[in-house]
Amino acid sequence: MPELPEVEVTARALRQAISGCVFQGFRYSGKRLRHAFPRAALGRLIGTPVLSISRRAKYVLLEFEPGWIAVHLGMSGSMEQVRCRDHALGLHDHVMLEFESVKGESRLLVFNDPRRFGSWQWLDRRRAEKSDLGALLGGASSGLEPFDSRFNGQWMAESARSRRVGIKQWLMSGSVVVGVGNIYACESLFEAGIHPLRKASAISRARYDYLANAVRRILQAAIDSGGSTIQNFAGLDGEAGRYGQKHCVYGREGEPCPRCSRPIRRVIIGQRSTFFCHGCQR
DNA sequence: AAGGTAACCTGACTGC
DNA sequence: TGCAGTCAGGTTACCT
Repeated sequence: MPELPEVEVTARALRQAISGCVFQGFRYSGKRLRHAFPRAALGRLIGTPVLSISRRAKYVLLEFEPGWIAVHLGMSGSMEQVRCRDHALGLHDHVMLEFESVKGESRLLVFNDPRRFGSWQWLDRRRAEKSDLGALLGGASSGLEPFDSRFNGQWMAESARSRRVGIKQWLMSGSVVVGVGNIYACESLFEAGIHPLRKASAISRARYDYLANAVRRILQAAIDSGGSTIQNFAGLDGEAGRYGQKHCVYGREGEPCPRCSRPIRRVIIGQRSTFFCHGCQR
């Protein structure tokens, strides 16, 4: 479910819900997520306020004085706000956080993740500020944020020198731009008219200008409509995203290309389904 | 160093 | 009805 737009939508909703609230405690299902759950670090945060909520790549960062909780939604994670403190944790509910607002109201968040590819990590401020915050997030470090003004055709063209890998895999690798997953890689390449298997180094500066803009435009449109809704993405309020209706190629194998009407093809690239138009994308 | 592959998990869906 | 097979938004350890 979650690519950058879904993570951004989640971060904004969390900002609405718990900005300035004081952390009161948590419950954890005990089931293994991608990384060991940082119980001890969260325990030390009880009684302290959330300073900010932000997003870096596909991580939501909850900032406290001693550092950040970095939440990754993986393939199937989502956050939901619930009303009742005694809310029974469902089969795939793994974390519940409790906050208190300035007015003394209780705010409860539940992290649900059936496939458990998601993760909760603790980033200590002292260690994080020595290096780059991004470096602690592993692969999310080297690429630029898509809405960073430095992310443009020039950056892409320069980074692509001597890259023999296909453009789609390169886009998704996080080494040039972060947050572009399978759906938005397919959609951006369709928009830019570039074949997903074209070598990154064999794309002109002019086409990279176009691609960088396409990536930004598509991600922004998805954020504006509340996130993609591939199977079950929902905001904190359970409201489903609507972007799925606008996919031009993703999930549309055999359907006519919206531009030239030739059937959309599906191939596997790097173990991921890739949708494209053989007529429009070169 | 770059590039490819398998692995981590569960649920939904398809076809026999 | 049931069971096997396939596929799904992401990352990362480990090969070559």
